[in-house]
Order: sequence, then structure tokens, then C-alpha cells
Amino acid sequence: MQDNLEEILLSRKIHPTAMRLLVLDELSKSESALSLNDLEGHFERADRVTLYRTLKTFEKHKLVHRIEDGTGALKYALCEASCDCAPQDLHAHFHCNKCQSTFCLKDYHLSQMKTPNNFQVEEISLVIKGLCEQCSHVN
Amino acid sequence: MQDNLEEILLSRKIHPTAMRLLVLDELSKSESALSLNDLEGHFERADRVTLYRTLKTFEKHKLVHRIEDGTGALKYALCEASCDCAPQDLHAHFHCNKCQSTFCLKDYHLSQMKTPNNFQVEEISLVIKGLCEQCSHVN
DNA sequence: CTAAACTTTGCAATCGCATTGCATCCTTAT
DNA sequence: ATAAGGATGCAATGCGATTGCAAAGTTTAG
Repeated sequence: MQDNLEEILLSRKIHPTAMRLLVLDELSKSESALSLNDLEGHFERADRVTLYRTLKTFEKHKLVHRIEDGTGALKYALCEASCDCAPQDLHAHFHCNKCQSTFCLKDYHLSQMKTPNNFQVEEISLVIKGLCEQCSHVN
Repeated sequence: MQDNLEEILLSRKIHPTAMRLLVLDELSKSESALSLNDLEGHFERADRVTLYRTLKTFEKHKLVHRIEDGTGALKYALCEASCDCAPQDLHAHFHCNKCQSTFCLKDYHLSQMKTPNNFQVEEISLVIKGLCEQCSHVN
């Protein structure tokens, strides 16, 4: 498992430090996208800025993608192994207005979405908001 | 025209003060969505917080809708007269990565978008980013 | 017409998240 | 071993959003 994580970092050309392995581990264990605050909550002793920069590094190397779910805080989720953050890799995200979780809808690819032909499209961000499965069952 | 603006406010049950008429006028003259900063730039003497609250009031009464285009600052655009911000009124937005303009793609309705059936959908935010028509012509 | 009640506006201040600068520590290459 | 480069920690700042409070303006009951 440790080895596995290390290989993941190496495959993205990210130097595998202890901190990065821990952050990657956290991200891979999480069902939902994590904000910097979320991440900080998982590490009593880690510095906020270090976590911030770790996420930035991951993002630059396309290990994670950022999600703007409108809560004010950016969230990050692991990319799939094959992901290159190219148009065909883009997918929708769901944000629960109740539990505030945000997760990837990996099956909702955005590459086939029709776009206005008078614009040069570079990225697409689709966030669906509502109640997640769990929260819609509980009343 | 003044009358017209006043009627618009009244139809949304917003008390038409001088400030609100001016802000509405600004919004209706603008091709693109405006941030609080944008708005502030148009009024030398207006207080930022008053503009902020004016937008909040407009939003509450569904005169404007907010757009999260990922630039960090919320933007606001006028709703159409018939808009009630219900699912069938939702449309996509385009954000130009060059000139930073954001505008409504009113023809891109989101109501017919298929959504995951294990979630209760309340809102959808679709932001397409790239180069707008103008900026893609200029090299 | 006037006083009370409510709304709107302006100013000061605060909060939260993102981001940067800089010094220190650690790792790597020579 | 040593210099060079990268990673980390701490302090500080920037910026947008938001709130509290008092002054000014508006509406309404009497």
C-alpha cells in the first residue's frame, strides 16, 4: 500500500515525501473531495501551508483536480490513474447542500457536451447540487 | 426608461430606491455579469456594502442570479423577466479566460440535462470556460 | 401633521480562504 | 563533505464576503 502510493506519486513525477504520502493516503481513502480545512482536520500536526502547497503540487502534476462547489473553499479529488485532465477526462461533480459533501460523478463525462461554436472551449465545470443519496433518505 | 426600471423592481416586490434603480440600470446596460468590484467601479460615490446588499436583495427576489465562475469573486446577472430561477430557467454560463468576462448562454437550458437518479437535484451550475468570440479572433 | 416603526444606507470591523516571503531543514548531486 | 535545490514551517498579507451598529430616510398609525 505504501509502495503503491509511492508509485503513484512517482508516476506523476512528484517527489514522494512523507507528507505527500500521507496526503495522498488521505485523499485516496476519502469518498468525497477534500478542502484544505478538511485535510487539516485529518492531520493534527501538519502545517496548513504545507498542505496547501502539497495540494498545489498535486494539482500541477494532475494527480488531483480542483472543484469549485460554491461553498467558498476549493475542494480537491484524486484523478483517475488514466486521467490527464484533458477534455475527455472531465466529469461532473455533485455537491450535497445538506452534508456539504462533494464528489465526482465519474460517469458523467463532459466531453460529449455540445458547446457554443462561437467560443473556443478550454474547460467545463458542471456542478450539480441537491441532496445526496444518504441525506435524501434521512428526514 | 426610469419608469421601466421602477416597474421591474416593483414587479419583483423590491422597493425602488435611487440606489437600486442605479444598480439595476447598470446591470441592464451590461453585456456581461458583474462582480461587486465591477459594480463599485461604476459608482464613484457608492458604498461597497450598500452595493453588496443591493445585490443580495435583488438575488433574494430573483431579479438577478449569481454565477460562480471560479475567479474568486461572485458575479451577478439580470434574470429574464419570466425567470423564476426554477430548474427550467437555469442556463449555462461562459467565462472568458482572457478578458475575464462572464455571460449567460440563455439558450443553453439545463432543465433537460439528465441527472443522477439517486440524488435529489436542486440546482445545476454549468460554466464553460475558454475564449470568447472577440478574444479568439484577436491574436 | 407628527411620532413611532421600519427600511435603507454608510462606516468600521471582522471572518474565512488563498497566497506569498523568508528562514530553516532535508535530500540529492558533485 | 559540501554546495545546490527542494520541502517545510511560521508569520504575514491580500482579497472577497459578511456583520454590527448608528445615522438618515421613508412609511404608517393616530
